Amino acid sequence: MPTDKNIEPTINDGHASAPPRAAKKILDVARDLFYRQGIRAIGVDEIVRRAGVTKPSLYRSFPSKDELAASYLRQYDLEFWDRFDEAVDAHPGDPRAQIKAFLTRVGKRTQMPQYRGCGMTNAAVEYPERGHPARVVSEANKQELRRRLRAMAVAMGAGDADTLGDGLLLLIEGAYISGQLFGAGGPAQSVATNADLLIEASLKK
Amino acid sequence: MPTDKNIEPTINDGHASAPPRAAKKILDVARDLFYRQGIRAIGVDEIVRRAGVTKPSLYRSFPSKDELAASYLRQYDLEFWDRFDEAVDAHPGDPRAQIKAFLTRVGKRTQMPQYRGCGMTNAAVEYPERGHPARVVSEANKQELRRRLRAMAVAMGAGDADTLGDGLLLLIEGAYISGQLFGAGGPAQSVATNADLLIEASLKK
DNA sequence: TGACAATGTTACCGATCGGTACGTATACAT
DNA sequence: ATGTATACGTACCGATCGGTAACATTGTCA
Repeated sequence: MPTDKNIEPTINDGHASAPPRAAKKILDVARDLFYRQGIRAIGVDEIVRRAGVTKPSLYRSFPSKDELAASYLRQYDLEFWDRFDEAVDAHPGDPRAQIKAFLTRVGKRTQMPQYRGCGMTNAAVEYPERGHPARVVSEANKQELRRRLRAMAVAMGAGDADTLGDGLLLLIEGAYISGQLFGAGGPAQSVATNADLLIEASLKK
Repeated sequence: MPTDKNIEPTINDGHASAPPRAAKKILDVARDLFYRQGIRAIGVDEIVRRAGVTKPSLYRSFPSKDELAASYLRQYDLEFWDRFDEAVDAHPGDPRAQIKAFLTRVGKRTQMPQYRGCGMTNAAVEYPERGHPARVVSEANKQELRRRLRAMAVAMGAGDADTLGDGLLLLIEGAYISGQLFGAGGPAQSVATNADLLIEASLKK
């Protein structure tokens, strides 16, 4: 008889239905572990153990570990665009200020004690194989980010908008990686400053 | 009786000695597989199989898989600085040209069909745990790269040399990641152009 | 209350993980 | 020829990998 009963203070909101309770716990735990330790580093056994469920519960909600990883990344994708659009919406019609706002926040996030980089980028590094479910989500996210950055570069009136958009993407990816490589005090703290310098230089052409 | 005898056309150079022959084959194979597929993705069994040796041979030359990975990265480190210094030596006393030369080559490398990013960066992503043998080598390499880039920024006479040096590092890391994320035609192809723009902007301050 | 579907659990699968105990083959000096 | 050291191979270890079959429990409706 297990001593830890399933407390969980009525996550069952008002109305009935409410799909799998276990699925949410699993995804929550997986998201945390996958992000902090890496997807390959975490086994399904540890996920279900920390989630307080068992393995078949996982495999009824997710067809495989790879698909669970993809689900984690799809959620990451939503949260990413929330953060991105938040910076965009804060400065309507001013793409340069939008970039600056977004990158200022990125710069701060990368300095936080247990920052572990971009979940998308990390997943692509862990799964170089084309077509892997996790990688597919990651690549789609990056393609869209590139598209939007280039569009913003156009809106800024850059001479070579594609180059500027790509340059911003390089700085952003560099910040993600440097954040987890150097920790606080690393190069990522200057990402907003460098981006603005690059924008300035690109507009004068 | 195995049919494949140990041919190996006299890798035994002139003088005697020549420590374990197996160790070299193992490291060669490990380097290729670790780089292309990732360290966690490759098991020691596959390494010894492709190297045509057996597991005890691996563990007589390397204390553990983690240390084998560290050895792979130490070799990667040497080759990296060879490439870096090659660009530096090609333009004595002209740090801006040195950077441009190095990044032009990086930009080209990232466009190659089976480019898989920087082995150092990838290893750090795969092993976020502090103190892991592979991560130790990776972090040391990045710290040194940062130091040299900042020194070059000073030599260029940048107003804020540390910021420029870090900005260049961000672009470089971004190129490594983008190269494997987007493949040919990705943002990494513009790394040299963007770096020069950033340098230009940083010198005018 | 009874039926049904959704969710939970126990116990297990073959494959592979990193790593090792122990015997064998080969090279060289005497 | 024979001793000795060193490099290599056979066979195996327990643990963990991702995944599943069969069964028990629960909640929700009529």
